Amino acid sequence: MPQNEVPDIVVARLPIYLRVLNHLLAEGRQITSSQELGDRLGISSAQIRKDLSHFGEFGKQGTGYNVAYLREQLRRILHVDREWRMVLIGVGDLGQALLHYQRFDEHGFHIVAVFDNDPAKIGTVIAGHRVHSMDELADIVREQKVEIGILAVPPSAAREVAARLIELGVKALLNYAPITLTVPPDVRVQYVDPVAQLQHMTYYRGAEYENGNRER
Amino acid sequence: MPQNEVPDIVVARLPIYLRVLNHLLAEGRQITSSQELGDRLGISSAQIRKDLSHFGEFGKQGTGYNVAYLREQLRRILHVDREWRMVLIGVGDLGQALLHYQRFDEHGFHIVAVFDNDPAKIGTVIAGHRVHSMDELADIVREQKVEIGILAVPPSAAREVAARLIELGVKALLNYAPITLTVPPDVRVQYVDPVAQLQHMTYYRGAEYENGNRER
DNA sequence: TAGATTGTTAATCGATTAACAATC
DNA sequence: TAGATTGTTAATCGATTAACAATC
Repeated sequence: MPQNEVPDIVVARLPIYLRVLNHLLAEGRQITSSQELGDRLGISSAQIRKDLSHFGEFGKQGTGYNVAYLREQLRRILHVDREWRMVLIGVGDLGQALLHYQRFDEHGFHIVAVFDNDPAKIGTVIAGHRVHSMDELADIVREQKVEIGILAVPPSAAREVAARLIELGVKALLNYAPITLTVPPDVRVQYVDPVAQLQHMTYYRGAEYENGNRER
Repeated sequence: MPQNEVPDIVVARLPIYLRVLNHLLAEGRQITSSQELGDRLGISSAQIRKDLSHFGEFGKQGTGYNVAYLREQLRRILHVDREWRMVLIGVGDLGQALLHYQRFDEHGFHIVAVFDNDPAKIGTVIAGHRVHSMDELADIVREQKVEIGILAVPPSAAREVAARLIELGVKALLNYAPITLTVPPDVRVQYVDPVAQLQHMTYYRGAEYENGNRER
């Protein structure tokens, strides 16, 4: 069980493995194999075994993996066997949608306070959350022991908001603003940019338009 | 200008390059360099030059890149120099949020029709879009020449909906359902799963809780 | 025991980086 | 010309895959 410097790309796959294990558990399955997991995910069984081997030995030769056990181990490794407290900055359309997004709570990620800099919004209640002034950010982050920030602000404001959160000790940011943030090495940022994902896909399409022979 | 088999990971970076070029253009910049682009994105200048070299020669030695020109080239390469027509399947909280998401339209990605299987929603108008029955999917996809599908349905429905879209010739899917889709090789899927992204980040945090010495 | 599947090693494959000639 | 930066090559680095001994 080395656990020294696991490649980030391996870590990125663990949540996907966990998701499949949750499904298998819901289906009442007791045992699975690297082959089955790989088939469900479209990756090789070797990769799954190799990935898991960074963290320990979780299976039995000849048998495979106990679904519930492996799930618990992955939850422990990812630190999702506890609750996480988040703040949401920005309560525009996107922010409001995130307030309604049930999957956060279902997975132990709780929005404990929401903020905006629009005086017309401050003090109003949206989806059960009172909107706070940015002036209250420092106090609330400290009092509520917030560890994750969700940025749903316009791109022009994202850098400044990120800097303030980082200053307050928040070391994990889920950034919906279409902008690259420069952060210290101990701060993690994950980017959600569906437009970039669409543009990634259109690279592979559209060629048929260039020469007229569009095939369906 | 080979363009044969550009690595997918290179293609994934092009939308990010395009985003920075848009910002530079908005700032009124005429010329940039691989160094500057790399600094803004936190990647090496060598990687940017190597990535671009897959598609041609866009710069001038000693000078750098013309911002407007390189932007146009990337738009052409990614096929985002034209409009794209999309359908949205699923008009729950998430689907409604996507209907309000302005960045899609701003970048030429247009939702031309929305669908749901809930009789209570069908026929109503949400954010200016009339909600269609799934029975109308085939006709509308064909008539409107839809090429991209956005899946905002519950995980239990995602596979079936994806299969129907693929059957109708839709070869690009933006999937918000937390489930892995198995698709033919000519179909592209991009996954949006913020919970998985949060779980990716919590791997790197939380250790301080395990031994009590939480540092801020 | 025979069959199956893990964990791990070694080989392969692919991506990133460093360095520099070319050249604007 | 001198200085700067590209495009590209070669070296390095890292990830994936194949194969198989270990073992349940």
